[in-house]
Amino acid sequence: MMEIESPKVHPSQQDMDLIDILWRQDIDLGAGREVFDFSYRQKEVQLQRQKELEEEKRQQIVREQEKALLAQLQLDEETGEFVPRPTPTNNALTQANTAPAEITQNVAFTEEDGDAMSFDECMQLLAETFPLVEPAESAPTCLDPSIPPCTDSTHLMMPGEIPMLTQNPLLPGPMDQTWMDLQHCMNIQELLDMSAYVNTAQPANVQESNYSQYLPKLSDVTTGTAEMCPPDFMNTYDGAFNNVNQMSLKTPDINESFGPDEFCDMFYPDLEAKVNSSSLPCEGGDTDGQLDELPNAPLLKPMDLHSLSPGNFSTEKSEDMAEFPDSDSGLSLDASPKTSSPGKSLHGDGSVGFSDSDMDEMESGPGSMESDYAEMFPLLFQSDGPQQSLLEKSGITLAQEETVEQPKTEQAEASGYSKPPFTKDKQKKRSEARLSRDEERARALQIPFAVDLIINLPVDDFNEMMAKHQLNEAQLALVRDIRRRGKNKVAAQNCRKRKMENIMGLEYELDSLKEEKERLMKEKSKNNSSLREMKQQLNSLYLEVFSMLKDEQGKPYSPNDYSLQQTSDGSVFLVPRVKKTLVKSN
DNA sequence: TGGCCTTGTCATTAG
DNA sequence: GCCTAATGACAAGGC
Repeated sequence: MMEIESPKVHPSQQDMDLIDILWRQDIDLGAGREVFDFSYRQKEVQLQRQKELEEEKRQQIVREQEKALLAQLQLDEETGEFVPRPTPTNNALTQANTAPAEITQNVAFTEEDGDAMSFDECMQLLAETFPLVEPAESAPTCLDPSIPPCTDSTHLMMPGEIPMLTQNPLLPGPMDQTWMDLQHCMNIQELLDMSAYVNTAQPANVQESNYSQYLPKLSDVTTGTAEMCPPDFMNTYDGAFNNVNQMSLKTPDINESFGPDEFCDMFYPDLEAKVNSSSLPCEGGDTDGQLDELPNAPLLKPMDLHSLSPGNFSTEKSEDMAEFPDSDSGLSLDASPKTSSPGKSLHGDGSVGFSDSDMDEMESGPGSMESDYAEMFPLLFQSDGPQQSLLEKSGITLAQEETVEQPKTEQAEASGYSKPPFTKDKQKKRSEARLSRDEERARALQIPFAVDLIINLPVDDFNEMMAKHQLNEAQLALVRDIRRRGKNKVAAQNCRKRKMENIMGLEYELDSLKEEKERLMKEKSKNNSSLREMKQQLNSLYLEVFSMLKDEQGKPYSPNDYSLQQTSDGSVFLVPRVKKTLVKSN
């Protein structure tokens, strides 16, 4: 075989056939074709090196992203949670929004790519550096073929001539990149022309602002979404990116006929559809200003909360109810076999302390929870009604819950903390159903917080949040129940996980103890055999020494009559056995 | 249909 | 005394 492959650089077909035959013969020996193919091996090595280089680059990018995000977070030593680090800049994103003329460059780009490269050079470099980038991922997101595909490295390749719209250098990595990609994928020139509602980051700002309002300590600080999220959110970046891509698919509407109404249709379809209020941002001409106001709209004012509380019903609300009949919320409710307790007084002044057990009984009634709640709080079940829209406008409850819920499931998969030890898909669905049950309850009582927030907020923040909002007793009881259940659920999961780890540890320990026992038994038998052998050797040596000893007549001493004894100083004496026994008997 | 597994919840206890 | 975590026990739901 060496003769075949070594001398010829380009083997003929005949040689290749011969190689094939020999290779097939060698298959039985477990040898692969590549063992004999020098060029194949070379290609293999080159491919492997290329893969390693790409992997290193990928890991470096991931490390940089993590570093950037972790720089925005700080570890709470008491709770072990990562909390956003307060930034000194106040509402930096909003500043960028309100002053679109101040177009900021991507700091990372300008710093890293000090040598200004032309667009074509960048594209060429991109193509050379990432030849394996799948166009299918990015191509649909880019409507304009002149715009390069959206990849993770796009921000690095962004030509310096193209200004980054509303790019805030203080934004943390993933979200920053996401919006950069979004802006990049959309027709930038079109957006430049539409300075009135140019800020595509506005919807994110809406959500972020709403979310940040639930963190009172941080409410005065403009924070990016990534700042508000635990490190696990890093793992959800891909999902967020996909969402952004989906959003960017809608850009034809923008390009074709993009007006304030279309803009609102795109980002606030529910608001447009459900609320007939002139105060909505879509209604007015100055969309930009209203959009700016939207995220800054306060969380439910005490008055709003009061009007939403179960104890404050009015007859005119029933008209609203007729106008907005119950609609399927799409949330699954567990049908519990329990029967409702007729003894419970469900009605009254609305401030009855509904513990969760009450809730269970209520929801498990023959008419289902929703109907029971509808009886108790007819207004509150207008899930698609104006109140809902009002809440959406305020960024409370469902819209916000969904935004929190979306990364949560992905987060749960990525983080060890919330991932149940024995997760299966259908059981996950069940747990989600359970969670949605709490969400349903929270919605029924118009709890203005997301369930996740209720559960995961640190104690101080939770108390502060509760203090900031006037909740009636039923709401307070439900919120505490949700928090207790959520905490206990996590505790139970941790407990079971720990128990399983203990069991596995004990099994491992048992195995190693068995192995050690086996080893010691082997060692013992080995020592026994060795001892036996030494005894035999000693005995034969003893006899040999005895045979060499002679008396005055040259006769050998009998081992039966004499024995050899050694004193402490090492001297050896020949002691007569009889005499010895006589001495002993004396 | 019964058994097993997983998960959520409640009650209790300890820190 | 309150809060929280840990944990045993029980029930529900899926397979």
